[in-house]
Amino acid sequence: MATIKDIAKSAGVSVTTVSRALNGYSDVNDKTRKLIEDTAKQLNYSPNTLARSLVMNKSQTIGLLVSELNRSGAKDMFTYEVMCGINDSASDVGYDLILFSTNSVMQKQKSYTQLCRERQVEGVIMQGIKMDDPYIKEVIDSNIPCVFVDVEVEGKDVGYVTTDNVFGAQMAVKHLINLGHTEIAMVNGHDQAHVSAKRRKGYERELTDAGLPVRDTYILNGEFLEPMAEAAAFPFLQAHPEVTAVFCASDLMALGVMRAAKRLGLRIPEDLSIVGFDDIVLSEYTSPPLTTVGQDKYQMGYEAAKLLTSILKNDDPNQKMCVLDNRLIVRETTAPPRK
Amino acid sequence: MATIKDIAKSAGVSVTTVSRALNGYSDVNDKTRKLIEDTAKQLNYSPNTLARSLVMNKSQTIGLLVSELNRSGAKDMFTYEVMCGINDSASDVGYDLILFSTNSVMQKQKSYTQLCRERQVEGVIMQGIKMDDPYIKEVIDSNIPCVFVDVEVEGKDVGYVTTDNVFGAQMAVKHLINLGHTEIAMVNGHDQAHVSAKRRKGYERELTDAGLPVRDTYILNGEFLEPMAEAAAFPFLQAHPEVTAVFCASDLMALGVMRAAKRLGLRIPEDLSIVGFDDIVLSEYTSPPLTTVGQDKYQMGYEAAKLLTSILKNDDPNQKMCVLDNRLIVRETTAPPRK
DNA sequence: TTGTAAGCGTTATCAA
DNA sequence: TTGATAACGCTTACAA
Repeated sequence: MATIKDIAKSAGVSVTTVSRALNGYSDVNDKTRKLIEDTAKQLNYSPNTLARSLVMNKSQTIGLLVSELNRSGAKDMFTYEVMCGINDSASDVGYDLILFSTNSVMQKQKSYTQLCRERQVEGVIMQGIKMDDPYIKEVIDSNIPCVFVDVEVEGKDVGYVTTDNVFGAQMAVKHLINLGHTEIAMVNGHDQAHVSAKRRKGYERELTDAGLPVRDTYILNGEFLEPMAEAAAFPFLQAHPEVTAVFCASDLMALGVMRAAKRLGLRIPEDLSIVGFDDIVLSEYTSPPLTTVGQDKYQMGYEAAKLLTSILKNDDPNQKMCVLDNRLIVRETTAPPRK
Repeated sequence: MATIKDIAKSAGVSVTTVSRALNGYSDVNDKTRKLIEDTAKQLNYSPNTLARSLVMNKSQTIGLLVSELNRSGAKDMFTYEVMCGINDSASDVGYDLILFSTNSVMQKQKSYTQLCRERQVEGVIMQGIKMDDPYIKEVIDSNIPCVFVDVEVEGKDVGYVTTDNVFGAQMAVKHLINLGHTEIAMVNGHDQAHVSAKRRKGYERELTDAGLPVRDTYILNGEFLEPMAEAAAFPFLQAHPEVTAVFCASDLMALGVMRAAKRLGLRIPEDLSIVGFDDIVLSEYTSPPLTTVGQDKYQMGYEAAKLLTSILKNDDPNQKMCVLDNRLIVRETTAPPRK
């Protein structure tokens, strides 16, 4: 592998000149530059970013920390789509992405800060992380710039990207109320997710605004998992025939509720209306197709990387968060209640 | 950020000793080691892998080159699941992953070799790349170890992981023949995919083995895309009512054919049997659920990274490829033909 | 068992 | 406009 030394020797100039010529500095003679560029090409030179990063103390790398990057994520594609957005945005501004995957085992061995500093990443994007994850505290304490996806944490050089979860939930519930439903249950995700609290808040607020009672017994825990949602919904729906609609905090859980309803012989949407959240790819393909609150996952990723790079450049010190819109997508799992 | 120099100074020893102590060399006094480890902890030291890589000329990094890492991949989840496998396998052996995403624009600016050398990756895994992609030739020419997913290329330090596509296709077609079908069409992917040729070969071989004719007009091109498959299948099925079964080279294309069939008023599987390939998440959720040839995508990724690291360690110079099994998953899109 | 010194491939400071 | 030289944080002969 050719280095600038080789070029310098071959071109008969000093390494300093080579470095400056190749980096486009103005204080180098056109003829010299031409000569250097030619020999560089001839020697098939590529710069060594490791060495450059070392001396400049800038790695042009963003760490991507995905908690439990694993197959279970395959179903909702959330992680993947966000990642695509991050990737596009990062490469737009010349950053490379390094993938840290962590699980609780590794986490015990290596702290967040260690992970980042070892690889000298300039900043990190964290995704799929639970509110009680020890990494979060570390991030606040460390001074490594970081952007969270769907966790509302703020601090010096720490920001987040999310969608308006309260509003999204309100839209979903309002849609059901407008159809005439009054007995509306909710299947929520686990408490360790920021979005759970938000979506519940939207659910409760909308009920209250419509003058409907909020009943704790109507709120089930589906852990964001399809089978857990099914397991929770089955006995509930059996015990509560008065319930005509269910709002689910994720599409995956909505699938579980659909399964439970089918096992109980309930027709969707005639006997039971269901609304999900996320608009995962699957939701278009279920039968019937799922009404849901759509989030632009790609854009979330794109904005996350954009926010991080702007923090890195210290563009706008006040811009520490990004709340995107979401929208109601009415498909075929919702209809007026049967009376 | 503390460096070994800081530790050396603070502990009153030389940097050499610090380096050796921290790296577990045996030729260092237990007491000294203890002292060094303590001060390292106290100073909250993390090693700088950049510096280490530079001097050792080993980056402990694998490049992940995904052609067009984008939203269109969201539907089949193929890329994502393979990535999960790669990630797990790589972290098992202490490698980090750096994500190169390329599109044809960037590719013009930067060659494969440049990309790799700049970031000093030790090896690369290439995924989603077409047979006519210029990067492939570059790989062969460069001497950077590389493993392809689903492209059968071999060379010095170059290998691949795939599943037995010919056999998979044969299973699919045999299943249809066993059900009693004789007029079996195929919707294939584009010619730039290695797997297209293989799956076609399996299709033709199985027909021939069963004494059935192979008709070129029965082989359509769906470009691996759902809408293209639908567009190709619609007029074909209309013009060929004698066809009672279709084998598709991907599940996504099978979805397209199902759409076309529905538009033509054909019932699945009564009027038309359909078999896909891949076993994507969606295939379980279509109505009816899709019969398909399942590939373990996670395992493909896992084996790819394992193969690459074994090439890097020069474990077994003859082990340059890995062909995994696939299996027929019979769901509800296949049935005996109506007579 | 420990330390000195050179070197990895860059960039940056300063003087020429 | 150019070139010595030091520095980035680390590993590794080699010497002590």
